Amino acid sequence: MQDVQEPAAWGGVEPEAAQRLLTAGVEAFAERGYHATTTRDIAGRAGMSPAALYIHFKTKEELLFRISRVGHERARAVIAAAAESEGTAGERLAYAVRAFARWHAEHHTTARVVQYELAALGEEHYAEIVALRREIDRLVRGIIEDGVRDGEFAVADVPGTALAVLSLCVDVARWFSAAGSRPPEEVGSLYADLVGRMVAAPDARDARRHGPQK
Amino acid sequence: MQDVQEPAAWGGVEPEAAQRLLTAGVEAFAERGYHATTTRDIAGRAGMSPAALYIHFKTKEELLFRISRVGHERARAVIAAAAESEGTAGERLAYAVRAFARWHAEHHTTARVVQYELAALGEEHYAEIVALRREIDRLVRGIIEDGVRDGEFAVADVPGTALAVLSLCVDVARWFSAAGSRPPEEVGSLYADLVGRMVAAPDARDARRHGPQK
DNA sequence: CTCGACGCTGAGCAAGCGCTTAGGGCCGTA
DNA sequence: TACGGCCCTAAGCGCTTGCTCAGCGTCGAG
Repeated sequence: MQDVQEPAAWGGVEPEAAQRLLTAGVEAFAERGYHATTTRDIAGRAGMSPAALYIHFKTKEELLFRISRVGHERARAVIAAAAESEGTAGERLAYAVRAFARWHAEHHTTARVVQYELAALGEEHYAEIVALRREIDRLVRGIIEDGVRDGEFAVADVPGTALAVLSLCVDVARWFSAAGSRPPEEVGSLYADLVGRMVAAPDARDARRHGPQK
Repeated sequence: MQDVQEPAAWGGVEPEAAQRLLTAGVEAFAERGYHATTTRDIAGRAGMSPAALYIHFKTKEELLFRISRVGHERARAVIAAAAESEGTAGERLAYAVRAFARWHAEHHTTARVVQYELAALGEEHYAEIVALRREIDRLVRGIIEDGVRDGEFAVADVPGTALAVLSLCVDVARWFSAAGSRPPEEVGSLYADLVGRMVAAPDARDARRHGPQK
């Protein structure tokens, strides 16, 4: 259980000690879950005493919130880059799925906290996070709507399909493990291909037929 | 937050009080998570004192295990019925996905415990559950392999696709909520269609084009 | 050199946790 | 009526939890 990922993860946050607490929190929450993680465990991983946590964060829940917010903002940025890129709806959707699935694999520890610890947030913090999640949902649905309008996609249930596409990517965080799994970029390519087939109109199929090798 | 589901859910289990504890445990674990649930809460929902729990279950973890095992066995039964049914690989896969996705929607409380509380199990119990999960995986992969062999499916990465199909269905338990969502059978139909398009060989498309009426 | 602010620690508090134990009512059998 | 087994409760034990607080060292500003 090593952590090769998270390169310059929490870049330039506050005093360096707060940064260490954030990464320690991500690791611990991802491994055991929020409620099974003790403040002593987090502080220990960051190399300090339990009391030090409360200098940088008001409560354990606020530490979770800070992790969750930064995580959601990064996830949104990944989708937004795809949605705002040039190209057909098919290209933008492939970009979005490839990048989003890959992000969930590469940063699966952060992603696990982002996707599976929402219930532990306080009411106000939860509301703020939900707003970010709705934006992500809206961006994906927008791409699919574009494709349907252009006749590139044949999708009967747009909201349902958008939900399924996001759901597929999100669940990568659950099953992906750095050790046993295929590399993140492979997950991204596979998922982009699968989603492409899910939405493609029959006549637009030939464009995809020649496959994902580039 | 009512519970219309779970009809004759834990049918004929032990003394009736143990049954009440199991359903109370499912509700509480699904709502708050295993670690955030107290034995007092479970006992309270079942209408008894905290000590009563320990007459029927050795520990809180054993209660979780019993829920998880029964849940996994039911999930496996759903997939097994599809895998062993008559029909083409395409028909069996559609059956499997429709039933499995629908099960995760209909029994989303049980499913949440089944899919998201594995980490709370003890080592031996975890191993027993993992064996059940591998069977489910094997059954789905088997159907897809059949379809590829018959030329009905065009799938480059069979294990990866099987994983994605299961992942898609499993994640229904995360986002589905009885109140706000579409009905479970609609989720099943949508997902069966999406997965069908994911795996179908281009030439077999026409068979699907005219839809699911039999 | 003095001093206040900052980052941190050691010790510990109140609350809540999983779980145990002693005992009480209720049942079918004799 | 007597009795043994089954369910159950009231009380509480030992421990861990999130969090606090008094105090200590370090360091830049005056």
